[in-house]
Amino acid sequence: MALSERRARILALIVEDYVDSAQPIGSATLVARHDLDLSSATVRSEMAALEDDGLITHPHTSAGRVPSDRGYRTYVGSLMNERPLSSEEELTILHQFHQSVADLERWVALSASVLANAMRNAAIATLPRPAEARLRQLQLVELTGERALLIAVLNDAAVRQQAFEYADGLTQERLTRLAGRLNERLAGRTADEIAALAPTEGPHAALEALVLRLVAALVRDEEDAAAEPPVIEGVRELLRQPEYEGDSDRLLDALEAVERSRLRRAIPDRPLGAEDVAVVIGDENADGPYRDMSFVLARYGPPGGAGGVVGLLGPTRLHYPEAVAHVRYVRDVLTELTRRFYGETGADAPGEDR
Amino acid sequence: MALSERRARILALIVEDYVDSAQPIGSATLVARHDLDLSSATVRSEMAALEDDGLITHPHTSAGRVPSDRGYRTYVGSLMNERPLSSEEELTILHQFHQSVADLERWVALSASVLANAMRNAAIATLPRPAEARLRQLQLVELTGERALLIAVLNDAAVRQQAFEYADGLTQERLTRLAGRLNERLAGRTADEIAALAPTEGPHAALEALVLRLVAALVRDEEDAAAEPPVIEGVRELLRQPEYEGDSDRLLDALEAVERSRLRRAIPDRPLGAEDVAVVIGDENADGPYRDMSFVLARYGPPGGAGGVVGLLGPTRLHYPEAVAHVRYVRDVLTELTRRFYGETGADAPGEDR
DNA sequence: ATTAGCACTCGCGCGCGGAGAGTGCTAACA
DNA sequence: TGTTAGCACTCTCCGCGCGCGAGTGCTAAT
Repeated sequence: MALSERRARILALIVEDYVDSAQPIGSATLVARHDLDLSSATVRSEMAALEDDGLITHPHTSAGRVPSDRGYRTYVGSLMNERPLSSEEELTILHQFHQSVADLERWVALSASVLANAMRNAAIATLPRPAEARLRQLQLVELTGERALLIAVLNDAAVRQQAFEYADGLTQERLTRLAGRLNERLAGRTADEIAALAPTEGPHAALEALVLRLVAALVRDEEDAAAEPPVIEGVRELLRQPEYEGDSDRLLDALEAVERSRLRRAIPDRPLGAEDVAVVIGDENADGPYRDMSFVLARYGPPGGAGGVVGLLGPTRLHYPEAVAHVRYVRDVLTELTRRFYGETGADAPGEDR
Repeated sequence: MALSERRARILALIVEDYVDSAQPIGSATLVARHDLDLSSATVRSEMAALEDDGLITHPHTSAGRVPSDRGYRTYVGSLMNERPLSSEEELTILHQFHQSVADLERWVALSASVLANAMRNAAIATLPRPAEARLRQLQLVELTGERALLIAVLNDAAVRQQAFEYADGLTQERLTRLAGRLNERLAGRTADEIAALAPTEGPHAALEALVLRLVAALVRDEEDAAAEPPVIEGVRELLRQPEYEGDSDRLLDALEAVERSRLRRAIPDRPLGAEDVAVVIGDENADGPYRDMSFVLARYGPPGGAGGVVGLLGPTRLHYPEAVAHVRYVRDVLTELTRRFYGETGADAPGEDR
């Protein structure tokens, strides 16, 4: 069912006009707006054909045409012209990163914020997760004599903490010594390796076993990409889109969709391998609230190394070419920042004695 | 302008009925619903008087009465019956805390969540801030040879981190030794005290100076209550309130109001000393988006010690007695948890050598 | 001081009708 | 055979008028 060139052109125009105007597109308007060398009648018959193919629809009989999800898919898959960012646009974005403090978490949030502003839609980003989580170093701090804090630094430079109680006389010296001993044994190890270790015999065996269990859990959590929900920015931009105007019900649905815990579950399912930028359109989404929205997502981070996901979330009526270009560029920036943050090696942070 | 008892009673009934129904209250309905020994005409003349006093208004001529902000204020200030929670209600709440892991951050979020659910409105809570931030312990972790991580544990058991770059050969040994030396000098000190220290002379003076600066900044940030925006829960509950039904504009305004960065600025202004539970109604709020909403806030945490704010945010049409009771109870629970978390002393965490 | 009675006001929902946009079909045309 | 002009038809949107009902404010009687 390859589209004739003319038909494809018309579909593309419908998509683009509709994305701009949020109004159903009629045959006459289309001809007028683009100076087509066709009569509106001809366009109408092409439209009828496109509708037979399921690429566009009517809201009702006497309304113009609106792209269907499949229509958007065809457009994104083969019709749209990718539009790389101009160097001004790139500079504007870069500028914002340079203004920010050198902190990965900040950068991730900033990425979402930049995307949201540029596209006037919501944008999401997850914190980077290592491909493989290893302990770098741990520390124990006494809090109250029977309460202490375990702090673990992971190979991705993330710091995780966990308070715990231990009835039997915790002093800082004892904890410091234990931390020292454990650091020698545990540095560079994965959760499974740590979990497999037995505590050394002696008066501190019980405490050591407790700490080992906690450390293993912390390291394991770190690998779990779903542990931390993504940040989301630009919710208000999204909700100001005309699809939600005056429709409180849809607006509340969308609000449900942008809930972080829900996004956490919605995102990692996406097919995000090494491939470039993934676009998930409307009913291609499995989860209900997203079935009339689109994601434009990309994985950032050096290949095989620590990484996360950054991208856009909007109504299916998205400026896909711009969206893809922006997501790609922000992804590249973020990848570069991640790489620099973790050191110059491509893979996990270096310097571990494995 | 002391209200006659009857007039006060009528005001209270209007407030309560309106809070329940979200509908303007007419004189006849009021009489019927409460079996008043008055005719609707009498009630009408009392209503007219209340309106003269600015305690109630009409939306329009032939509609019932609605409490004004001042009306709510009078109600909250002297008319309402405080309704302590039943022990079942208390148990339901306590139960949720016991189900959660023993983590202060989780508890704070849970408090907001519990309040939001109970009152079907939004609820906020800030992480506890110490009255006075002191460094408990710091740690330095090498990341890449010219990049390291500074981790500081504060007296309130908070863990803060900051990555930094230092061109000149960072090794873990060197960092560990430096951390050890600094811990001896810095433990228990405030930001100002740390900032005033000079680095010890020697080959590491530059690095040490850098770390001192970073530590001082971290400790100072910790005292700044505005540093971390409050968590907010129940936004959707709030937006489902009838005031926003079908009114997308107000809904978007409310959405602006619940933005965390905005809340951060809106909250600490509240008069939250030792006093019990503060209620801020409608136009008593300075900031625009909150002028048709009410806060019910309380400070939690042991007196003089680490503490934060927990409370409700809703339309002015709030069940104030229930709201106050719930906020008070959750505050008490959270205070107790905070106290237990930091140790049994009332004030800042103990055990520092000052 | 309270109440019954009553005229009046105003928002809300509903049905109606016309305007406008757009379609689908048909017949003529290149 | 593909394209086009013409045309009837459909459907939404919007403004209008109207009656209903809730509720008020006033007045006069108790």
